[in-house]
Amino acid sequence: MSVNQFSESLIRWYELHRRELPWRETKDPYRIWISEIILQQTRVAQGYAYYCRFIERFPDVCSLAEAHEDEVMKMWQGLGYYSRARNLHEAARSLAGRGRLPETYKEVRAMKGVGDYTAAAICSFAYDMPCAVVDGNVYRVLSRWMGVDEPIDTAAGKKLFAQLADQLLDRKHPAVYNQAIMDFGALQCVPASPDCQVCPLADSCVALRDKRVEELPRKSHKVKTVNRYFSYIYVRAGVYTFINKRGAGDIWQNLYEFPLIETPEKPDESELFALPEWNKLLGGQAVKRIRLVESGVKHVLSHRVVYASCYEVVLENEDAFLDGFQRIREEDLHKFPVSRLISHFFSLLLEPKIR
DNA sequence: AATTCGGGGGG
DNA sequence: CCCCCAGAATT
Repeated sequence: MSVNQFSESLIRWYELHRRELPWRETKDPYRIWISEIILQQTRVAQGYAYYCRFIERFPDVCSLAEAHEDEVMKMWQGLGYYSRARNLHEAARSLAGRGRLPETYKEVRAMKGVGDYTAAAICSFAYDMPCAVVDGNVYRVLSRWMGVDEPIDTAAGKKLFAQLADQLLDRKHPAVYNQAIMDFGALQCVPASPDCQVCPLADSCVALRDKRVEELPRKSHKVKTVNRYFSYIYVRAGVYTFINKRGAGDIWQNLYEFPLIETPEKPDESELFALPEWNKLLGGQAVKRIRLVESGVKHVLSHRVVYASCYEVVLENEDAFLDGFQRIREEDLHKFPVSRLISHFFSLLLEPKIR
């Protein structure tokens, strides 16, 4: 099968099976940029509502640039990979003078948070430039159709697949071709048990011929996870509670959380209350009562498993402050961007009262 | 070149 | 339980 036939088959398939998605109804580079950042390592079904809310609140570069970072993070809450939101905001601020996205590949690629994939997506979708996208779908489609054994997660593999993708790109219809190969990967050439009986490329697919569809694409690394043990302390003083913004160099950067004691192993209650961190946190203040909210919550991230507990501690002094923490009204907690884990504790602590 | 960044969905 | 998803930045 020729390069031309490959593209024609994909585009014909795409015309029949394509998904109608809001970011496909526009050539606005800003909207395409936002959609591509949201969709990094994220399924369409998961990102769809976030995209709609984000565009409604931040319809252009300037509205995003003018926003406070906390609000941008709040819009991203629950979506994960929060550096995407921070980088998006930083890039918008760097573009604010111009008020719109750059129009050359080099400048688009230089935007914070925009790598090879996203630059190719923006430039092909918004500007019809002949840039081939290489995402997880493309790796899968090309490795199978061509029977490529090279692992996709090495420097050599990435270079090879970038070359193959570039050779196969339909230079007359780069935008439609790129959409087509990605939708084809997402809907037809799926990771597990694809229905090759109905595949338009079945006759020319090397992996299908060699019965190696399930083996491809190949990867070389395996990820190992590390356990962490978090004990969150929901401290209440009258109508107030206390939170902190997480810093750089760890998970959940710039998201907020309750006072946290992290231990190398899972602590039981008596061990936790005997820790010097416990006394340091409460600063020796009189405690009216302590209640276990929940323990043993397992929260899985890409390289960590967090085992978390949450305690409610009510102080005698209703005007107390806690050293190193922001004191806020409990009713304002929902305004701060937080991880899913903290959001889960919110639902246990706050909803019965608010409603 | 290897690690680290979330969270959800499907087999 | 496993793997994967419209990847990028950092070390």
